[in-house]
Amino acid sequence: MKRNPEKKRGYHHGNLAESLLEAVDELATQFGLEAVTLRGCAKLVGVAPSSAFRHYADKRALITAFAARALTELSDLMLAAAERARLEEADPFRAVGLAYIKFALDKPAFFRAMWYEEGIYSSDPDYVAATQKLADHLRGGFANTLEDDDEKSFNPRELLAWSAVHGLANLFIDGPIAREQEKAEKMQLAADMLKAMKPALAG
Amino acid sequence: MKRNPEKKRGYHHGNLAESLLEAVDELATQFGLEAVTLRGCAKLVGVAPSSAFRHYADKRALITAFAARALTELSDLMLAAAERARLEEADPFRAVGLAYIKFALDKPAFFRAMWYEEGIYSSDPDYVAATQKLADHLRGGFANTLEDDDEKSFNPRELLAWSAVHGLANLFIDGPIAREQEKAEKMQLAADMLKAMKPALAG
DNA sequence: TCGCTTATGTGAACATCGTTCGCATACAAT
DNA sequence: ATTGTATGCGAACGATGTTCACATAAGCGA
Repeated sequence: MKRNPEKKRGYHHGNLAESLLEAVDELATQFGLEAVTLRGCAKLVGVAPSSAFRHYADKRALITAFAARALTELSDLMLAAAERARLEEADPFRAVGLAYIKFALDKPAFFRAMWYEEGIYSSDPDYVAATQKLADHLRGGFANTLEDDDEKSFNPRELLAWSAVHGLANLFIDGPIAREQEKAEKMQLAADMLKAMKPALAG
Repeated sequence: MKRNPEKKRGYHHGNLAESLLEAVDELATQFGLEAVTLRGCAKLVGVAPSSAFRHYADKRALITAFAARALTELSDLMLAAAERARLEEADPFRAVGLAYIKFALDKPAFFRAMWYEEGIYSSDPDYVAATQKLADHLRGGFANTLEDDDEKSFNPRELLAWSAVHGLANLFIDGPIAREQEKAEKMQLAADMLKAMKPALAG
């Protein structure tokens, strides 16, 4: 808990890189990703704006790190959902898909940052690794029910599964679908859509 | 063709609101949506930065107008694709879906602007009307093959169709899917995905 | 403990951005 | 021609990302 400006114990902060990421989290969650500002993060942490550049090449690099973190967070959630579904002998495909969409609804700023091509360094090694891990989970989680002929690339059914889930998540947070509805209703719509997809996923 | 600074004939521009939209188009196409700047648009048009505010309340309003225009452009393309498919007795669903994805690949900045929730006034009447028209076309184009029980809202199959197409478009331009591949290969992937969806769309 | 090196934070500056405001200019209607 | 309204201008303001010379702390071998 080093974020509080008062709690700074002296000239050096100790863990500024990490604290700045938490600041991005807080500001993005509260005011949206576009409202995140380097100076704002610095002030929140209790540090001079210029200090951030000791840890990140520029603002874009900071956002990139934030995006990578969001990606791994989602990966973990999906993994957990898949395991839970297996234990409960529920449908893992449905569980993973719903976890994906629930993440977008719960943390839209995280979700937007994850795919914010124009605002991040999308070829940053850490970021690429995180997307790779996510893609693996998706191939794994979705290909559980389906069989996978090709290990490396997505086959049409896997692509359909990811696209549909990804698309609905985007339509929910940035599109005109179910704008006024509660989160629970949106999740119901998502579940219905996933069910409707089933005939296309069977071999 | 009033965009050229030299071609200004005097103090008044004549059609600044329109010219500014074209400037957004040009800058967004060339340097990306994030690089669009009010001052940049003004300079491109050959006008003082402050002049823009006679026609748009602020930058966000300008981008909103641009997004609405992009939406209608896509609507028109989809309509044309559907009609062409009907004439050629081809699959209208496939035609509309491919047109959607092709638009995103051809004009990524337009596509991003269309759904740029944090950067536009998403409850602007013109913008809302444009999304409504697009949604209608989608319900229409997609529900051709499918029957539609409810006129107002999307049923699970329609939702699946739009989500899959929208999701793949997003994954193509902002995600890790087929990053290095040519546009033609992406379109092939899209066609394969659409075909894979078919079993889920039949009654 | 001392002194040296390296890592980290600071403060003042700069260019650029969106935006505002009083003023200048053109057009339209009487 | 006069008047009113729409439109464009220029100078200013605060905020932002970024840089750079400098200040301070931490790490470490002596």
